[in-house]
Amino acid sequence: MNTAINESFGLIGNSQLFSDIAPSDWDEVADILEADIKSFGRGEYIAYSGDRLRYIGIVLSGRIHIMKDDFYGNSVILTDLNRGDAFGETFACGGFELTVNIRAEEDTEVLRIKPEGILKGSAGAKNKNLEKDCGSYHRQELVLTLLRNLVKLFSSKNFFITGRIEHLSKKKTEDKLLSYLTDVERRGKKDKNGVFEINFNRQELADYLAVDRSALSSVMGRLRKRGVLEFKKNKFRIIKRTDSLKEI
Amino acid sequence: MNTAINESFGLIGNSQLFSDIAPSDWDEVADILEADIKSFGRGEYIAYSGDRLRYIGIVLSGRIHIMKDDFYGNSVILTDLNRGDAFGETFACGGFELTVNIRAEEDTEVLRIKPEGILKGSAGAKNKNLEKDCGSYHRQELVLTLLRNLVKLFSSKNFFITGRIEHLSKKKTEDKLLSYLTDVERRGKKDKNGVFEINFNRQELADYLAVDRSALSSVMGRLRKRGVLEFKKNKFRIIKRTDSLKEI
DNA sequence: TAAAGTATGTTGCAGTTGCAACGTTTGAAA
DNA sequence: TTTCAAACGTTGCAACTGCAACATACTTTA
Repeated sequence: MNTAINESFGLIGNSQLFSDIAPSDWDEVADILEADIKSFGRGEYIAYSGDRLRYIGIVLSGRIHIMKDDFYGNSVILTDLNRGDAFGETFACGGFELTVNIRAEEDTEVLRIKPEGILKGSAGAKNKNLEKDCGSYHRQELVLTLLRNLVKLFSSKNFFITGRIEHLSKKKTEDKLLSYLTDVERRGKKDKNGVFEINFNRQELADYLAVDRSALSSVMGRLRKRGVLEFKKNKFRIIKRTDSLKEI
Repeated sequence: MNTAINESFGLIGNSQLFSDIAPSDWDEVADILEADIKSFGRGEYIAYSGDRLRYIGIVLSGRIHIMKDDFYGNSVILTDLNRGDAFGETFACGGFELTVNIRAEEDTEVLRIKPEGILKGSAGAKNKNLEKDCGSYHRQELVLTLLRNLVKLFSSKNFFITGRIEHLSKKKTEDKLLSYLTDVERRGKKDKNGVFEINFNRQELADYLAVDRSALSSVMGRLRKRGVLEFKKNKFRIIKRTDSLKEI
């Protein structure tokens, strides 16, 4: 039994990928998925565009950005990942070359699992190592559960990305920003005053919304003046307006 | 045996979702997935934002747009679907309410399949209808294959969407357009002269890239003048430039 | 073929954004 | 505390976009 990996399952055991799996099965699951743990330093690239990624990563601690950088040095943040979030599943399961860069924004620990064992084969009698690969009924059940969890993970991811497209497809910076903030406000936890936090600093926020940082700043200033938005650093509050009522 | 559904499997049998499944198994698969076929007229809405979609759709014929419409009547085309393409998997498998509208752009036939049968349970002995649900070893194998195919479908979809984000995240219309066209050129089939076709008219293309139609038109005109792009209606040719060499 | 409808291109203008440069605040290190 | 660097805000300008209105093709239908 691998203590470190078992610990990590404990950390993110409530993650989508391992739901409905009993702690007593963690060892076997770790075996099926060839799980291991790797650490990355702040600013270190976990993988580059063009690489073949053979594992799905799960953030145990720290923070990761999936980003796309072009010739000119412009970079766009595609996803911001924090503890419990998974990444790379698209490439690991689809066999595509990476089209993005993956970078640790802080010192980061990643649980790496290979989906190959549950995606490939077990074509019954054809397999020599029948006992291990085709395995017991129990193992079969585990594979089924993992596959189902993987499908749910993909669904959530896709759902999230669809929201991302929605923000990006607004034409004006102001709309992009409000679309994003409203989304974070709805999903995340806010205090009793309606104040919530985002994970980005200004430059990152601009890269996420694909706009210029200074332009974003001035748009934010305008929104503050108009009384639509309050913010200080990365804490925000959206002021709900009831214009239509006020006008009556 | 349902002839229509079997025929449809023949039509899109090479689709990702049904790969590695023998024609002799189609009937059983159709049963597992509760497959049926439904037709929609041109312009008809297949589902609205807010609906619960319980099936995955596969386009047998015709054409479908997944779109997001806001208050002001602005609409953004998220995806353009043609024969063989699947849709709705995110919502059907994730249990989310639809956040998009789905509309038939032409007379369209859709194969509908419910993923519930392969996502839910079969918790062995707990199930009363053991013979049917837990089923034979063969049925178990089919479920496994379908799940794996579903994962691959999600991977491809995600990969595709990532590209979509890349286009949208360009700041200028010109870059959005070229990013999109280059992508289509690479994926799709072009003739010996490098001419390829897109599925959109101008308004649709503008809605896809989230820009104004007339602004798009004028940008296209400029690109033509500059000799970067040739086009007529929905046929395009990108002229590869070797500026750096010419300047020497 | 005529007529109506649809798709595409063009133009002018007001408003927004990208970009570069500079000023201010903040927080960590010396 | 002082110093320094990074983050954030501001400003000015050139360029781009959204938008509305109109002009020109191309299709479809009667």
